[in-house]
Amino acid sequence: MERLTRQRIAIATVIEAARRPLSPQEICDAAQAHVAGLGVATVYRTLKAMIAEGAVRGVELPGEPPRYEPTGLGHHHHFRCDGCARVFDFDACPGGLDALAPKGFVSERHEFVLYGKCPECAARKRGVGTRARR
Amino acid sequence: MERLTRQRIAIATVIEAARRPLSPQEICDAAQAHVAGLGVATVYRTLKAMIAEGAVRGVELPGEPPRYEPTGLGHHHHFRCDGCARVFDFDACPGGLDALAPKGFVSERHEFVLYGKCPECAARKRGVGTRARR
DNA sequence: TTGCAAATGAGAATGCAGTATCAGTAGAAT
DNA sequence: ATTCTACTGATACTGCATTCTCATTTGCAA
Repeated sequence: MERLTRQRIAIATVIEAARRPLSPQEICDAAQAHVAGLGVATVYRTLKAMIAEGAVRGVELPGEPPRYEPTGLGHHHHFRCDGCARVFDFDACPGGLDALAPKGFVSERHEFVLYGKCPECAARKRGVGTRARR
Repeated sequence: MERLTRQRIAIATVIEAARRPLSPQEICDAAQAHVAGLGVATVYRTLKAMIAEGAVRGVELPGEPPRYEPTGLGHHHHFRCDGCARVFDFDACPGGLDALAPKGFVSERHEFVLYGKCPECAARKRGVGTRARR
């Protein structure tokens, strides 16, 4: 990342502005609003550089490719919406999780993911569609 | 799964006997002790059938392909060893995790994974992992 | 036994996320 | 403005986990 290009500004802006981890494809789509024609290869290249710099980190969820978010957000966990597949941050974390490891196991860190419906999808499920409930 | 073959018995036995979720490759390796030459294609085919029957379920961990374990083990979580990459079950689960979701979010389930060293690898300290992969 | 469809094993094929290639583009130092 | 060269976009390619193909084997019912 030696030169400051429109593409890199767009990508950094998108990641910073999102309040949630974004997939490379989400980043690409959003960045194209700033720079038309921006390609995925550039997104991957730039992500790699930003991770090496320590500005961005990958967020792995079970069964899907990584998403990316700015570093320095503090300890938090993620909520994945079953409706729209978007992932959101939340700060709550019950303490003492690492102490749950069985005897003999040494736990150093933990991942914790909630699954369900985000506010939008929770509302949409009830309000839209042909299945009027009675 | 209409016919009871040596291969299928071997695979079912291996999954049942393990106290932890196994990757398809681990299952294949272990089953070959029962039936020499058993191939991965058979493992995948049999897993698919066993999942359809409800006898086995997939366990997804962040950033890696699924492992498989018998159904009916009750609610539990997983510990992944950084040393040997094996995954173990443990029953402990702090209650109320789903209540940690931010306002407006509806949490229906959660995944929770501990990372660290299993007893063997903790004892081996800095030794190189000699265990089977995954 | 026999017969036959289900099951198997080996390897080719697929799907997909991510990476490399390369000719053309465009920062930025001069 | 010129020049150098890092950067870009399109696309081919890689690596992998998983699935398909097909000739052969094998449960198992008759």
